[in-house]
Amino acid sequence: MKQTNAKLSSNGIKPTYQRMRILKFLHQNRTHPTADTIYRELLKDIPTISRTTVYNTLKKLNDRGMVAMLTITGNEARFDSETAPHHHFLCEKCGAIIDIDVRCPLADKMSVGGHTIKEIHGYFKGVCSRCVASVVDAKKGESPHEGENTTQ
Amino acid sequence: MKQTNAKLSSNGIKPTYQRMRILKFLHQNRTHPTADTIYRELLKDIPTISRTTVYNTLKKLNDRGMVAMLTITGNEARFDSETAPHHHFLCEKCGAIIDIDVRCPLADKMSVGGHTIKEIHGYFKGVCSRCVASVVDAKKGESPHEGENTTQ
DNA sequence: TTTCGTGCAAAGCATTTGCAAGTAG
DNA sequence: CTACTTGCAAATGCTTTGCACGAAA
Repeated sequence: MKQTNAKLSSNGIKPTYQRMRILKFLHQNRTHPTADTIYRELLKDIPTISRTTVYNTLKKLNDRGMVAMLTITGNEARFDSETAPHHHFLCEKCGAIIDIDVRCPLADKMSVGGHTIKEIHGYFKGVCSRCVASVVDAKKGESPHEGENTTQ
Repeated sequence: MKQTNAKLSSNGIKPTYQRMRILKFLHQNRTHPTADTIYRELLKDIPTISRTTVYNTLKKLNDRGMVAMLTITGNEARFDSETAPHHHFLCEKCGAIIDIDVRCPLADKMSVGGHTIKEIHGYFKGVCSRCVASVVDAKKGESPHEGENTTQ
């Protein structure tokens, strides 16, 4: 918990217990969880935590650039504590968001068409390797690679 | 209206008046409007049109691949009738979404990390040329390049 | 005391759904 | 007749806000 504490402090955020747990959860769960998933998971350990605190904290972390907010699914925000620039892969079958380490050459541009670039965002959409492998199972009416982490 | 009619028919969508007007609106307004913007604009001409019909139509057009749904702002879907692959630029000042014709070399990949790619999405975020030019005005407390089309 | 964080409840907003009435073939 | 479309109203789901209580400095 030391590292988490230090990260918060050095970014001007008072390291409360809830905040440390939220940031720690993101560091440990690289599945790009939603605010609600974080809330429900932490609720198991911290019975008094509220959605408000989770949303407040994520907003604050996002404002300081400590987490990225992904809006690629359209109906919910997903959070990513990896701050180094990278891209994502969204599986249209199971909903999983996977980090992709390929780097787009365009990412080095400072401007395009006269517009000043500050960030570049990109993601691929398709079928992840696990879903491709479980096509046979899926045809049997089973849910995609059950028991494994996906959208969570 | 002939072209719009034909486009709908050839995609297996019954060309009702509302649907033609919605698709036509998207062809004529390349500002990536929201569903609600489309609704409010068409309401001026078609006093009986409903949001439901706009949403239904956009969903149907999206299903057939006739329009793209952009979720880059996070709190609302924006629609684009340009079906050729291209990227976008989101201005963090005025909210405008601008088509970008640069093509990422990664767009040719069929797979990445074992995952099958079906679509590639990318956008730049920063300050558009008009907002950069109107920084002085903005400091005077004025809204970004007023009178021009932006988020609409 | 003053400021900040927490969490409950309510509100807000984009979108979806249920359903009754209308339209086309 | 039969299938599809429209649009109102209500519901849904994610997120934000108002507010009172509590903790920290």
